[in-house]
Amino acid sequence: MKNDFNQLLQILEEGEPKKTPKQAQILKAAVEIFAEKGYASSSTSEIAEKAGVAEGTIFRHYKTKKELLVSIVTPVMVKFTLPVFASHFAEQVFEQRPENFKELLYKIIENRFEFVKENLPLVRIMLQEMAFHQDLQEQLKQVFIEHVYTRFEHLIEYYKQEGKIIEYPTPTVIRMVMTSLIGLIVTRFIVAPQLDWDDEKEMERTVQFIMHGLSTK
Amino acid sequence: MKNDFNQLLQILEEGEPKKTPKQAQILKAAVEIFAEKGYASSSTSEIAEKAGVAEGTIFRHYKTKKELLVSIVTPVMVKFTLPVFASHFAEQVFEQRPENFKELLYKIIENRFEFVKENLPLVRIMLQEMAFHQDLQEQLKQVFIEHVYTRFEHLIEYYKQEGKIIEYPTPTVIRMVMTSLIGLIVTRFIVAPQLDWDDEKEMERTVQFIMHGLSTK
Amino acid sequence: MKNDFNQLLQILEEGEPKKTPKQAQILKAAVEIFAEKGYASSSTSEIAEKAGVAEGTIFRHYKTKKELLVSIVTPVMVKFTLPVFASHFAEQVFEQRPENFKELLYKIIENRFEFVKENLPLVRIMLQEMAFHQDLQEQLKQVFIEHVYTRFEHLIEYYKQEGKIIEYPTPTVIRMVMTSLIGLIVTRFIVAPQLDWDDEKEMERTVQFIMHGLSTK
Amino acid sequence: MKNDFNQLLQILEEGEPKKTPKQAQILKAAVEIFAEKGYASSSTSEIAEKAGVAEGTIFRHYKTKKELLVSIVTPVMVKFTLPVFASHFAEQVFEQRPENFKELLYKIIENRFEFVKENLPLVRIMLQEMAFHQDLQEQLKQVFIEHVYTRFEHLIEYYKQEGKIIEYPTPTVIRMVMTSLIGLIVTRFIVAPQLDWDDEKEMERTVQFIMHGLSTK
DNA sequence: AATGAATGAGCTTTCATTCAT
DNA sequence: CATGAATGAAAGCTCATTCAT
Repeated sequence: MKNDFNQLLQILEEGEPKKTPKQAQILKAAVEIFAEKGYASSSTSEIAEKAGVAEGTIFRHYKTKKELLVSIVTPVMVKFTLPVFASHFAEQVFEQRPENFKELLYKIIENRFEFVKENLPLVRIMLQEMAFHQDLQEQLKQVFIEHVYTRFEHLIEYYKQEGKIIEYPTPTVIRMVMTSLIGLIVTRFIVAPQLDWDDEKEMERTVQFIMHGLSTK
Repeated sequence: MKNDFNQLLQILEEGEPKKTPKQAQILKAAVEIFAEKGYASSSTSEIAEKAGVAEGTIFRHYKTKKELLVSIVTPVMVKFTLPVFASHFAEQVFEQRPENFKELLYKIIENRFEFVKENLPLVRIMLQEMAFHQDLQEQLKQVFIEHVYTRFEHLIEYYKQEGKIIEYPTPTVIRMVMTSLIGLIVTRFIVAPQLDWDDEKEMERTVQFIMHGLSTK
Repeated sequence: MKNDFNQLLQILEEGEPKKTPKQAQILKAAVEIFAEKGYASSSTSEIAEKAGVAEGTIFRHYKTKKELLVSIVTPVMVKFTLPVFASHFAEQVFEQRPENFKELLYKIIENRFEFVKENLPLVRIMLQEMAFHQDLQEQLKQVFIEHVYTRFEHLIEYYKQEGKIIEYPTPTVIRMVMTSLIGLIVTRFIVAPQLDWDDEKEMERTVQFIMHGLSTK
Repeated sequence: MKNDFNQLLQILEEGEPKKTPKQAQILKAAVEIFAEKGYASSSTSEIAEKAGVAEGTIFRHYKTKKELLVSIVTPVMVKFTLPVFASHFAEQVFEQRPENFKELLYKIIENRFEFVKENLPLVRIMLQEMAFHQDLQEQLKQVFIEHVYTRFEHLIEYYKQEGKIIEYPTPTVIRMVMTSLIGLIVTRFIVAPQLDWDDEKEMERTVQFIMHGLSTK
């Protein structure tokens, strides 16, 4: 548990100014509580209590409750979105404009799947709060377009040119791929986590489904 | 606007005891506000003001704020879920065990697409609040399993037997279909409503994508 | 039950304008609820519900909630206080300036005891609300002084003169007598009604106790 | 006034965790207001205003309004009930099984009389609210039986055996004694405090009244 | 006469935020 | 840095009372 959380929290720490222990406790508590009941229904006093710090301490580190949320969601958004094409493998593949669309897809799915598995509360918060906070939406849109969409676009267009995939508009293709990927993840971890999943197989089938769905024949 | 909303509210009225005008105003205001800022961040005083009634009036009609939410979400859940296989066409198709999986799929998508288009705020609320209210989750699960899942299951199994679709586990197939359907709708109306959509075409392509994705060859 | 209550309510009706059935239901419900939770903690809506009438109906008969209370307490005060010396026997006794102080005492105690037994909720309300409503206090004081105290005073002074009772100040004697009488009643019906009481005996002993207590010896 | 109240509040403080100044102000204000208008008719906002604190401050110290009441009433009940036989004198007397019932009685009356005189608002609240709060009733019953009733019982039985007092059932004797004691106090401080009382004399007479009332001859 | 929907003031309680220690 | 008492605005909810029907 502790290990899990340390790992979970690492993602919030990389690249940012070192957190004091108190700050780490606050973040940990906030993540758990926000994930469970949502930002708006969570109280700073509850977070303080779970974190084992005084209420004032929270506001010493985060000017407002909202800032605490943002300081949780922003890095998750980045870490969730940015590495889609950033794995060693993917970069390699991408640079070679490979035949290997299927393999790229598999890598991406596996990759993001693992990420969500290990950071579920953080991803929950991101998904849930996106609905209510315009600023978070803008942020995600920006990161997404800059780091994912453009590369994806090029890739899809390349494959279309090569006749490897069907001649739908690129945004449509991207939507279909992402929809299937996110659909798998959301069903697996949020809608029906209690079911008995064969993760490996489901990922394979999903890739297969997408490949067939986009095939030219 | 007024017309739109009257239409939107009809769905909340069918089969339930007649609403007084004030009650209708309250529902309308609550739907707008809940959709915009979420249940937890909406205040009853704001709803009352927008509805043009006294705050006490809300509590004369709905014992608690939560009851107001439930009285909005429950009928939406039912109206969103139940008619999936309940269109004239679908029933007919379903009873004939038709070759026509594709056409059934198209009807379903078109059907639900229209529904969301006309009831977007209601659907938004349903999606957003499902995350935080276990009781709503249970409710949906029940409606879904009873009215959608079982029929869907039979249908898929029939097509698999006939060799019309690939031999994935039935739940996997259902997940892929629903994921693509809901993915389209969410992208269209929630993630990127500002884009220039050719709805007809996108629906056709989505059906195509599913059909190919599930094809045995 | 019904019989009991009809009896109980008679006392509220004598000498007043005829009550409609609705009004009787309201009074009955109000008495039960006021007795149980106190005037301030009882709501008119609860009374209306228990009475089986609309909330508005209460205010058609009683301008305010307070008026409803007063219309219950005033007659009780009168009926509780006034007949102390008003029994046939007592009047007779009193007019004859009898030797028979003891018998008078017994009659009074027996008399008031029965009254409380049959009108407990009403007496409860009177006792409880007296504490908070100055106007009720004034009312009781007036009735008490006019109908009880003065007569009592004369009686006591007569017996003192005759050497039948000890030479305490008259108010002191009255206090002792009333204290013992009310002490019995309150203990019997309010403090420890669940005990196994031999009412007859306790009344006799209480009279005995007072007589000895006041004896010149 | 301030002095009086400091004294009055001491009784609430002994043995409990130190109160902050604000908390003391809250208690003081609550006692005054509860005593005057009753718990149910007092508002926390009124208490806050009189105490010169923000309304929120009340709820920082007492989770609910009811808890504020209990934190006032409980210590009063204990301090009012427990020391009945706990004075130096009384203990001494009680241990010696003294001839001296009369003197014991006098000490008790004097003792409790002083207590009420110095803590009138607190005693008022206790008496008034006992009627509406079952939990308080239970509490008092327990304290009373454990610390007063049993000892009283033994004492009375001893005197009856010695032929010093009349052969009434012990509970009856206790009722008569307590009734006369409480009757004096209630008349003196609550029913008719405006009269010109000779406290010393009234206490003596009351003891005399009880002694004669219980005498065997 | 009776209803019950509507009111709005006021209730208890919560909560993000501040600040003296 | 950390605390936690204090704040006061705002929350959800209740309630006595009014009034059109």
